[in-house]
Amino acid sequence: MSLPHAILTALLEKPSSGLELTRRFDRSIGYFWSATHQQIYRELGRLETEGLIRALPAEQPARGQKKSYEVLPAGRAELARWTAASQDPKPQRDALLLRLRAAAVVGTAGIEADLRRHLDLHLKQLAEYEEIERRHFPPGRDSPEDRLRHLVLRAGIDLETFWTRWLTQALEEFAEVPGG
Amino acid sequence: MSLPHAILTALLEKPSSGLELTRRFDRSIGYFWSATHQQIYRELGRLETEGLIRALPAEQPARGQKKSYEVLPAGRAELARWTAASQDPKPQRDALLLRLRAAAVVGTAGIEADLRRHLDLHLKQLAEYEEIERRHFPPGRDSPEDRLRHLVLRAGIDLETFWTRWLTQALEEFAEVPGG
DNA sequence: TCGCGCATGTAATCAGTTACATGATTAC
DNA sequence: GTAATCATGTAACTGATTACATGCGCGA
Repeated sequence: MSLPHAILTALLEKPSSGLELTRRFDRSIGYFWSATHQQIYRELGRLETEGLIRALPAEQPARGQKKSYEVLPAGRAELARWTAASQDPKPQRDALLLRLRAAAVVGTAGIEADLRRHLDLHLKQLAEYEEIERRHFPPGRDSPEDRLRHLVLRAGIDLETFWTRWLTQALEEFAEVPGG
Repeated sequence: MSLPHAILTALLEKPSSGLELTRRFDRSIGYFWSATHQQIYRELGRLETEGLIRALPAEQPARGQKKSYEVLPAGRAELARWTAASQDPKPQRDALLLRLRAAAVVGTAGIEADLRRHLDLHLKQLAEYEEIERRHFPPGRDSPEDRLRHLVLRAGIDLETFWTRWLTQALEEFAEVPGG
């Protein structure tokens, strides 16, 4: 039950249409809560019928017309409620770790190339995060809201750093015992 | 499409009944691929009809009777195929990071207590992983299979270490700006 | 014999993914 | 005018979660 709250957050930061939201999810909020445009349109419809958001008035007839939404007071209240509510962490799910565990049983043939590919993807993501940090959070004092956003970005940077290190270490293991 | 492969891995390590699998998921494989007993029973049924596993012969009539499964050659082959196949990393989903991002907009009231609770949970999990490392992987040379399993455990330890550090840092931010 | 825990399941629901459909606008 | 792209959506499916159902064995 987090997608509606991700959308509310994005809309509070800036009222947007469905496609604009989709693009912004690809760039920022989606780094830790991804969503496709289908999910977003469906959820925008729900949030509107629930009275948490509304379409900005600008006479939109039907398909093919942009439709921007803004958050209503009830939506802001719901987001504040959800943010403050206690939530248990979701149980982990990581297919790559599972595959290594399986490889311990059925052999490591073929897995090394994919580890390299993953390492490459994580290095790219890390570089992207660090670029965002340079652009958005230059050295000096962040504003209170920016301190929280910076903290979230640091989590992303540190996680990607972990993965690149761990994958490098894993590949070294393979180098030592060729063929598994 | 990873649950069946998690089950195949667990069954190859040791043939088990549904409930035994559920317990083992709680302790080991479930650390990075959790599953409830309902999921496991359903999946055992599918795997059996697909001919990847079979019930160990021991005349089990119906409900209330233990039923153990073992992996058939086709199951081992499918697991090896899946392990070697290239897979894209799943997009991230982390509700806690999303909540902090929301808190930057609607305020941080009430979130601090839950951050402390999460920190506590991660500290406990970290201690559990380190205990497993002491018991299962004492200093010295791991066997080839154990080196992979140890690597997976190290990922768990490093991830929990990251979260405890990050949450500690986040709580320090709150201490500096009380009330958000 | 009655309740409790063990063990195996069924059913309903919900969130996320994939594939497809349709109108409007712009570039050639 | 027609192809590409923008923008909004529908439908079907898959996987995960939650709630409930059933039978067995054991101890008080």
